[in-house]
Amino acid sequence: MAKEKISRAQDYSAWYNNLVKDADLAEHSAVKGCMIIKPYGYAIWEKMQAELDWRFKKTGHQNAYFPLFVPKSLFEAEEKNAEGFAKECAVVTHYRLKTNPDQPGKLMVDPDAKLEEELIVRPTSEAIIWSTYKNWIQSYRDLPILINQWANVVRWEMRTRLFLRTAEFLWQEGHTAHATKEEAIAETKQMLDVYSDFAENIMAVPVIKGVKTANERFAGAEDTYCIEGLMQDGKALQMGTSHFLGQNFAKAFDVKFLNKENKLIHVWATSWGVSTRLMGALIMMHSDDEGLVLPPKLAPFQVVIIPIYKSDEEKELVIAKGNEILEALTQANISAKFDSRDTHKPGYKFAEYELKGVPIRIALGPRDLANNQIEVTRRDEKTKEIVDADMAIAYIYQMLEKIQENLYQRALKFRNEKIIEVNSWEEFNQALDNGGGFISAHWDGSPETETKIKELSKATIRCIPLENNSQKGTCVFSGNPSIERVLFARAY
RNA sequence: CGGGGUGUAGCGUAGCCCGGUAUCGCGCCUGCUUUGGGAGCAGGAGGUCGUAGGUUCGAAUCCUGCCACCCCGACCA
Repeated sequence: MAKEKISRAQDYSAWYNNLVKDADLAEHSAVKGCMIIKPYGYAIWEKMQAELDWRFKKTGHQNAYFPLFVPKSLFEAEEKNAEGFAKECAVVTHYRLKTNPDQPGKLMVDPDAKLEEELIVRPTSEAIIWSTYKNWIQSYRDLPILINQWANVVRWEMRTRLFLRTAEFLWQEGHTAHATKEEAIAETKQMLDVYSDFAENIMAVPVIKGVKTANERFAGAEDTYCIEGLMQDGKALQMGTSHFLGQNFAKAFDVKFLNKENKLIHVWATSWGVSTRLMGALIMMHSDDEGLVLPPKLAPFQVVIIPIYKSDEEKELVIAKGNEILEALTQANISAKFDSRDTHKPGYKFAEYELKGVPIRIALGPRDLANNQIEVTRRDEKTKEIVDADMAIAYIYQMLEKIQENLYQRALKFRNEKIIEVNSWEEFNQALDNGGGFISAHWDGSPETETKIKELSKATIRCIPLENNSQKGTCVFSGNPSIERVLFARAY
């Protein structure tokens, strides 16, 4: 019997939550606000990590690891940054438990084990890293420092959503130190390009590169660059950020170096990061009512082979052929899984792998053996084709490339159709209520207007696009002069 | 922290108003039949009804306290 399904149109949130659970990606944990990433979901994350990591290495970065705990005095050194995160920090105050004299068998926090200085569980690592860089940098010869860290961070959010906002999440954070402002800005932009390349060519998710307004900027940054994606429900998702930190952290942590002219000056900094939130983007961007749809470049396995048989003789033949195809695919560098479990029926497996988003399914039964053919079904378009068994490997190789490209083109078309130019406040609200999307509108540049628009419409300025033809106009809300259009949207 | 709601088997639920020892579906186990789109039938295992107290011959049900979770706000650089 088919499982009851909730469609995207019915209830997007319920659809998303069920999908994450049913496709075996993740679930809520007993620890409030935290998430358990299950093996299948983690396999996708590992693929993302691998693709990102070699891009970081290629651009000259190295990986390192810094502590989970940040002493409060270090944390508060950069004031804006500390203020920005203060309301969502987990704090360690004690280092020991003891048995509770009033409740035998229970433990209590030992009041005698109070820390002299509280430890903040990192919501981001600028503080701990810059306090370290201080000791590493004396001369221009020590620069640049180009380091990335794969880690978990904790932000005590009030409301959580699987992958998109959880109390603890996995991410990478790059922290670099440079001798000049120009070099730091170039680094910031370079990493933004790395992110957009990854999003578009690996995740098949089109993104808009832009700069955040002062209101939306990272606390402690001079400029925050971002990539913004648009999900199927018309809401925007910030998928990565790259910050030009100026000399703010260098000054806060007193990181100076002697330049070639023998002058002692502060270094210039950047930081940049993407998180498991990208998993949320991947899920929302491509999936349909049948389940997840994975781009071949991120699928834990790209092809699944499902045997079909009745008698034992048939079983033997089909399994032998299945193993043969599996071997040939592996030889061709295509990752495949042969599901020969006899505890589940073919129909069950079909549904299961559709739910899990496996790009290509091969069904193999007596009929196929007799005709020397296989049945190939692609997940993105759900089309079935009968292919000559001898040509199958080359055919599948090409089909994987087509699927990757098709997913991107499909998403791009959807996104482009949802960029709506508006020229009045009425149009602005109409567009928001009529399916959302990116709303391209003139804005007078003032934080006050931005805040009022947010209050009235719940839409925020996602970014000022980098590729922007500076076209003059009047602000859609205040009527004041504007120098360029910016992108508004309701966002996750 | 304000406003509303819910706690019953691994998951989803009925029962509560009107008190009599817990219903159904999914999942799980066993057997037979099945296997080209989430199998059918038969049998079975599994529950301190969130928690502490009160009323009562008797409480999932009524009353009180506490706890947890969810939704709407606030919050989400």
